[in-house]
Amino acid sequence: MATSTKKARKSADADDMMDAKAVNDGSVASAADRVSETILQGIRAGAFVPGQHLLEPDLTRRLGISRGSLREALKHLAAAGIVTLNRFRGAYISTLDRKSVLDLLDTLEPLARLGARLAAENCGTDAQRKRMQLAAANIDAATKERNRGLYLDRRRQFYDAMIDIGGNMELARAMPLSRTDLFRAQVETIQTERQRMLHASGYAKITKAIVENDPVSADKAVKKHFDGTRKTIHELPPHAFPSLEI
Amino acid sequence: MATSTKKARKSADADDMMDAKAVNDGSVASAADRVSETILQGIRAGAFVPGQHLLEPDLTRRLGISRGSLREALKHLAAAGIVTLNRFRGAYISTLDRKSVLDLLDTLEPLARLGARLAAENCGTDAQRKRMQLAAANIDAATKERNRGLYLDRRRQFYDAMIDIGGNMELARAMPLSRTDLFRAQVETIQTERQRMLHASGYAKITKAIVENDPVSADKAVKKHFDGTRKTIHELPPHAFPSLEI
DNA sequence: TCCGTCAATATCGTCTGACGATTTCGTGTG
DNA sequence: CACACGAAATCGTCAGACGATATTGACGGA
Repeated sequence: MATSTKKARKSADADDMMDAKAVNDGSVASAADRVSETILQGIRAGAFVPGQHLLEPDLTRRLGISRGSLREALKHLAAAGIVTLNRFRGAYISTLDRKSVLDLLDTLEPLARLGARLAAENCGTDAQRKRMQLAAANIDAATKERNRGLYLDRRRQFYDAMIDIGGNMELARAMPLSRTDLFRAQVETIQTERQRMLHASGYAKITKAIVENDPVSADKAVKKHFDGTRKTIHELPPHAFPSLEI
Repeated sequence: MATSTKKARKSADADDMMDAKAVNDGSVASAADRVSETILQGIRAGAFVPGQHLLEPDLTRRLGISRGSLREALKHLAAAGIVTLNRFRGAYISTLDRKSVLDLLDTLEPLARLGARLAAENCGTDAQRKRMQLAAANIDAATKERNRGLYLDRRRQFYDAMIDIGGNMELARAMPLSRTDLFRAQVETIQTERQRMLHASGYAKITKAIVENDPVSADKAVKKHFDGTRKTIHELPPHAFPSLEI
């Protein structure tokens, strides 16, 4: 819904939001990429909720793109596990049960620890230190503001900064951050205030270790962060993980 | 009462729904998926080499599908880092330089170690043990046969078995196995016989630890395996990593 | 009344054809 | 021989169409 749909066809594409992730030769994002980003953003902001049914005709109208481009985007998101496609029945925002979330954490943790170690080894310039500290401060601010969409955006930016500084671009490809956004969106609304604040404080510790060029501490800080998240997941009530009865 | 009866009817149909869903889940792959698999298989077999130019008209003719479906597949492969798309200039099979390969190994290693640990913890039935041992034996046979395509296929099957037994499906999503196929295809032709045999022997050690339910040894075996691969990469001559053409 | 059968509808997967935008390259001209 | 210009090649996107399948609601019989 974020699109005010001034649009019509052949928009000027002056939409230069400087998507830094583009490893492409500076070309504009494709229509499918814009749709993917819009949907991911919608998930972070709560406009799309897990389990929601996505209709192609509806989305093509609302996003002002053709069915082909939309299908490319949905296919991409399905490959990343963000939506699930059912033949003849449409696309749904994926829902994660408790086991999937814990599995996801087990998978993400070693990658995050590697990313933190590399960032700690590689954080040499003032600009890099500044960037990490700003990212951490931004997360903190969003948490205090209780703005979920903003928090999830800035959490993403934090990881992006960490990976960027670490200098291992394969990590960016492998880390299932979008899928994590999905699970964060699911639990963010029902975890307790204490859990939320505790979680947010973890980023500050990781940042401290990174800017001090202490890979061992950075690794440990990430481990603690994930241990805390696992504890939170175990404490959540069953209704946090909707079982889909299509 | 009315609502109650309605729900009852739905419940009664639950069995049928499950059945239908199960059947549906095993449905045919989409055209785009078939194309992706064909291209990946072609890379493993050597029919497509890194740096090769992929023309849409040519591929649509050879694969017998429409441009739309082909583009879906190429987009998918591009997201996985298998091909790179250049606006107005076509798609190319990606090439990996030495740093990218080492970064890829750094990223894959912790995931492979996690997968091996989980498999070792979870390998409880004879069928599972048999599957792992068969996968390892198959790799060995393909190595001795010097059949590169077969070796890469079976290497993939080995990882699939390990992940399957481990029971963490998020791992399957996150592990950049296809991208590793790419790098394997690049180096497989020029590494020495000793390197090749040494590498193949690693799978046997990993398998042994897994079937003996020894997660610590499994983790160590994977680590050694990756250390060996890194050594091989460092020993390779520069021409193994083509600098970007054009 | 309740249940099974059957047609209408909704939705997806795929194909074909078209148009504009941009790069690449061959050819003609000075 | 250098340079400019136009044709060809190629990609990104769109619109419309067709068949296949699931869902749904109506109809008739026990």
